[in-house]
This record gives sequence, structure tokens and C-alpha cells, in this order.
Amino acid sequence: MSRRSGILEFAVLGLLRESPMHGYELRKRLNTSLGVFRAFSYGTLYPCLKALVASGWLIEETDGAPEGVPAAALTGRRAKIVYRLTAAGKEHFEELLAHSGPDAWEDEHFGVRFAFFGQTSRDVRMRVLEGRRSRLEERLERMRTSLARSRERMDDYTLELQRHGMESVEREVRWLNELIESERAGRDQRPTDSAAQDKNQSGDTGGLPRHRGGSRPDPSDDTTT
Amino acid sequence: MSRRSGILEFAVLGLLRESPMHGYELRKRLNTSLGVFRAFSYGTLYPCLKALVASGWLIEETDGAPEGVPAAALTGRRAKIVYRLTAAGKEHFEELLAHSGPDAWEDEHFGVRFAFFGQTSRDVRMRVLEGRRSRLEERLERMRTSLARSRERMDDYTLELQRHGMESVEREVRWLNELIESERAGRDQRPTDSAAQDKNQSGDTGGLPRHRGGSRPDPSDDTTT
DNA sequence: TTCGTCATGTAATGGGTTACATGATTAC
DNA sequence: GTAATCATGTAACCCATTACATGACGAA
Repeated sequence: MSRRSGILEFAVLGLLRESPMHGYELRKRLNTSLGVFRAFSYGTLYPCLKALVASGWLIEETDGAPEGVPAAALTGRRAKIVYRLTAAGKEHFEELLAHSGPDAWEDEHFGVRFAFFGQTSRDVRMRVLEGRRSRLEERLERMRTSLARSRERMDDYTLELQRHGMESVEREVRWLNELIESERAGRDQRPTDSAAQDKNQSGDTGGLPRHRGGSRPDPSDDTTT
Repeated sequence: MSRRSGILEFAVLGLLRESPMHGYELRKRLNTSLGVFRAFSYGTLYPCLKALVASGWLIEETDGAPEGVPAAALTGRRAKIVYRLTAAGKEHFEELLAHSGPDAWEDEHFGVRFAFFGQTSRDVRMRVLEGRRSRLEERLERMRTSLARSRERMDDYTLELQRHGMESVEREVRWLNELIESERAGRDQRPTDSAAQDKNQSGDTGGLPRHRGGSRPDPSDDTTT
């Protein structure tokens, strides 16, 4: 049936874990929390929500009536659906959170995974951060050798582009190093449960992993309700 | 008929302008010249090449036999097609080069456009660079306000991500500033014609515009033949 | 009453990858 | 002889966007 999307599924589950929401608001949150990395349109979000409901991870509630109402049919008025995470959904999300395999540090996933680091265990965080770092280091290596081999064939602009590219990757590696450092140094943000409330530790420096290429409409979307 | 792709078409035309090539080699060049930004698989490239031939921008030549040979049918041996830019193709490419509209500075296009800056006039270069800069400045503005509005709702990691994201964009803006500066300062690389040969001017600093999000297989491809 | 924004959806399309099928040529 | 890499292609998907259709609600 309908659309799934992996990363979107993950993000939706993660956001709904904090509190139930309309699809509409969900999208706004998505486009600011994950902001620079990804944006999703309704054409992606709504079908995905339906699929998540079908899987039992979410339930729909019509805005006024709590719990059991099967959504649709409410005095003829239009939908207005609030999505709420089910117990199964929560469990499923926690499983997803625990995965720290290779795709967790690929470009498209890493940013989103990072955005939900606050809900993961430090173990997972470390594995993901280190995975990404070595990923980028390989990339850097490949860039260096391929640059060495074809430097003469490139004109100034191509070269400049290449250089800036490498520097950006290098910069992300430094960021990761700092993050890893400060993870090692013992911060131990709540391994799994509940939402934001402790904003103590800090001392990291940063920069972004990478912001997505695709022609995001650069969401003029806002955040707060 | 077959697939077009805009940006791929542009890049292919641009590379073939320097010299005729096999599809195979074209792909390698694509994945190193444009390296960090985009990568294309054969499933994208070959159909696109066929489409370009159909449009008359390219002609196919079978590897040994020069000029007129209609490709296919050469003692039963397998294809081995060399693609060569036609006069019409060259003209078309120059038209594309001259466009400096908004999409030239969108994420997906900008990198590729920049890679071929050596073949554009300074006017176009300036417009594209300035366009991108103001594009990023808008984005920055939006990030700042949306961050201001929802800072409290975000946990440390989300915040950190946001910060790194902004810094990356800021960094690209600085890079663009330097490039614009040095364009203004009068370098005047050959407005249009021919390929790389003068690698005199320099003195720019740099960094990359942005590397594409999508799960590129991180092309293990090499460059030189 | 009209405008903005909240709110939900879908069909058409775009742009791309993966996996596969096939085979030639080169280097060891 | 066998592995790597050169070389060309295609069909089946995947993920997402665009543009559209529909409508409620609040504020000016």
C-alpha cells in the first residue's frame, strides 16, 4: 500500500513521540527541526501517515472526540485528524533508534538521526558519530587521490570547487571530532525516554553535517503553533 | 521520448565540448568534476545521451569508424559508442551557459554551473554568484527567525544541528563574497570558447557551495583514462 | 467579504537508483 | 584462465515534488 520513506517515518515517529499533532503541524516541525537537511511536502507526508496508521504505529483521532473515533464522519465536517503514537509505534521507534548500521551515517539519514540523538543511548550515538566520521574520511581520501590524478585537466573554477568541497568535508570531520570528544567526556543525556527538558551540558562546537542538495522550496514554514 | 535531466544535459554537453568520449568515461568525469555535488548512474546517463542524440546535440560514432557510421552494425561487435558534440549542440550549450536565471543558483544547479564557469562570460558569473549569495542570505534569515521562535522547544542536539547548519551556510556566503570580490577585481577568463589551457589567475579562497544530500554511492570512480 | 493560514488530500510527473543482462579487453 | 575493468543498456522500482481540489476559521 501507500508510501513509506524510511527517514520520514523515523522523523514522524520521533516528533509524535513528544506529542500528538495534526499532519499540518507535523510538516512545519519537520521542516524546521530537520530544517537544513530535508523538507517534505504534503504529497509525501499524508500518504506516509496513512501508511503508518495501517501499520499500527499511529492512530488517528478526530480533533474533538478523544480516542476510539474511527476518523472521518463527524457531523459531516471536514477531517482534522490528530495523529498519536501507539504503544507499538513507540516500541517500533525505539527499535529504529537502536539501529546504528551503515545507513545511519549516510548523508540523507545522518542529519535526522542526529536531530533525535537526545532520545538515544550514548552507545548508539558514539557508533553513529564514529561511523559517519570514517565515512567522511574515506570520501576525503578518494577526493584527494582523484584530485591528484586529474588536477592538470581541470580549470581554475573546477579546482576551486573541488577545494571548497574538500574543505567542507574536512570541516564536518572536525565537528564530529568535537562531538565525539564531548560524548566521551561523559555527558549522558537520558538514554531513551521522554522529550526535551534538560538543557544542561554544552561545550560542544559545531557545524552541520551537510544540508541536502535537492531543490527544497526552502520552506517559508514557521514553527510554533 | 527518453529521459532528459536539465543539469545532467548541461554537464554532458559541457564535458563533451572539450572532447568526444564514451558514455562510460563521461560518467567517470561527471563523478569527479562535479564530484561532491552529484553523481549519476548509467541508468540515468545512457538514456539521457540517447535523448541528446535525438535532439541533434550529439552524434554517435562507432569507436573505429570515423564520422558517418550510423552506430550499431560493425562486424557484429558490440556497440562502443563515442559521443561527439555537434555544431548545434555547441550552440545549444552556449545558450544554456548564458542563462543566469534563478534556478542557476539553486542548490542542485549551482555546483554544476560553477564547474563550467570557465566557459562563461564574467557577466553571467557575477549574476549567478550574486544570485546565490542573496539566496543563501534569505535562507539564513529564515533560519535565524525560526530558530529564535522555537529555541526553547529544541533539545541540545537539535540546537547543535541547527547551529552547525547555519554556520555552514554562513561559510558558503563568505566563500561567495571572496569569489565575487575576485571577479570584480578583474580576472577575465576567456568569455566562452574552447577548453582548459590557461591556469594563470588565482588568489581566491574558497570552500564548497554545498554537496548534495542524496545517497550517492560515493563514486569509487576514478578519473583519468 | 476577503485574505491568510489552517487543514487534508490525490493524480500526474519527474528524476533518479538498483539490479540485472551482456559482452569485450587487459593484466596477471 | 580468471579477475578486473571497460562498455552498453533496460526494466522495475523509489522517493519525492507540483499542481490541483476542497474546505474551515479568524481577523481586518
